[in-house]
Amino acid sequence: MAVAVVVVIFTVRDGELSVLLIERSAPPCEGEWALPGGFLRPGETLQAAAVRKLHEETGVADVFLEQLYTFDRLGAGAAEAVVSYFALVDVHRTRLREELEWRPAWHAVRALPKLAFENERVVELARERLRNKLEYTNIAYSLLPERFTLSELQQVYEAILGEAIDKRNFRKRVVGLGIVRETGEVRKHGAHRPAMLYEFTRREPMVL
Amino acid sequence: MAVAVVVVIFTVRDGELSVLLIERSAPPCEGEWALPGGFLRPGETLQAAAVRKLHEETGVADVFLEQLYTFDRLGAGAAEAVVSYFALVDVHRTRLREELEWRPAWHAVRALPKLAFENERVVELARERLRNKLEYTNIAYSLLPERFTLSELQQVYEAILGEAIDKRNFRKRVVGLGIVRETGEVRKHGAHRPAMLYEFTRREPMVL
DNA sequence: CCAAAAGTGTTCTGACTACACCCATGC
DNA sequence: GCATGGGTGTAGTCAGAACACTTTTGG
Repeated sequence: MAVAVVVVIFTVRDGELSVLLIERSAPPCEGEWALPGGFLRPGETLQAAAVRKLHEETGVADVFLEQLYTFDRLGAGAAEAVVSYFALVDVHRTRLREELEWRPAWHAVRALPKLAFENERVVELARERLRNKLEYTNIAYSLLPERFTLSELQQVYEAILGEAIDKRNFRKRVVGLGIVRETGEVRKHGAHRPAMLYEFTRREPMVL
Repeated sequence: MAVAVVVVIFTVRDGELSVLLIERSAPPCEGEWALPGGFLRPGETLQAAAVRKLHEETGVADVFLEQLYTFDRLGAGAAEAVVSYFALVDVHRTRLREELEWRPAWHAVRALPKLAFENERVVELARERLRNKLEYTNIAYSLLPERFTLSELQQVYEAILGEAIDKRNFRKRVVGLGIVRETGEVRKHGAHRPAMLYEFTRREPMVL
């Protein structure tokens, strides 16, 4: 009996909130998908194990990562307790492992495959927490590159909240509360009017 | 290495937010105070262990109890992971154990003794969470008897939040949001005007 | 000239704050 | 009659929601 860690790694790809899953290449639950996770190494901290897993699967570090909940008996698994974390990453900064065994892949949260070890519960809880924290913190900073347009940010919010947001109100809120600020620059898209680029006032967790 | 559970049990006594501590009667940290807790029994669930601890120390069951956070290396202790819970009880329903060894006692949060195993961190976190949840849930239901006056409820809120609240605004909020409702009854105090008795609309956790 | 996305202001409503006086009771 | 706590209403402010049109650009 020991302690295990799992990480719910979210990103927004093509306007879809997605989560990183690993295809299991050995029993138990061979062939099913599961959240990245594993047992603590000797002497390793919980947080350190979560950071390690996140880095192993996506190559990223220094992103939003927070403890979520501690489960026991997850899928009658081998672990006495499973400490879950959730993380937010910018999909463009990630580099997934390419092996065919234990292959990681992004899955839209709206269409998850069958998961091993009751991982649905973990994902669902993480998703709720994400929706809540999005409303009163700046955690979205971890989902976008340094500079982005307000439309891009809004798309991220809409993907996570699952509903359309009014452009003007969104701007007022996100700028007014000091979540983001204008950089001087603009970006020229293809066939569109150039757009002002914004940046987060702080690229670390803060409560508003 | 194993998993341990600790429970931060809050109550409000004499207008002071207080927490239940146990005086340690054996090493390590003999003579210091610590939160009630211990290792999981074989086959026992985390939640079940927390419920058990709560019941052992206070005799109460069926109160608000929620997982708080999972620590590791708490005080360089023996546990690989320490899963903390926090609970709210009505002090008048509790019956503390009377033994002199491992004696439990209420301590005002504003004047804690030195705690073992870095339990200060746990208490502080629980306190923050309590303050936050008080604002947007009905968790106070667990701190008062079935029927109570609005003044009593307000005193509980003030003790937890640490600041005075306007009587009229408090009434509007707590009745208006449907946290409590009037019973028909009044209570006659000593030398005062009789007071309307209220009850919580639900004596279980709900988000407002 | 048309399609696509960027940008912009006002009005309304509901929630929260601040604030002061009268009432019923027991002593 | 007075001390104690119970009970009540109003005005101001602020945040959030609803809502439509104009501009720039590339093709």
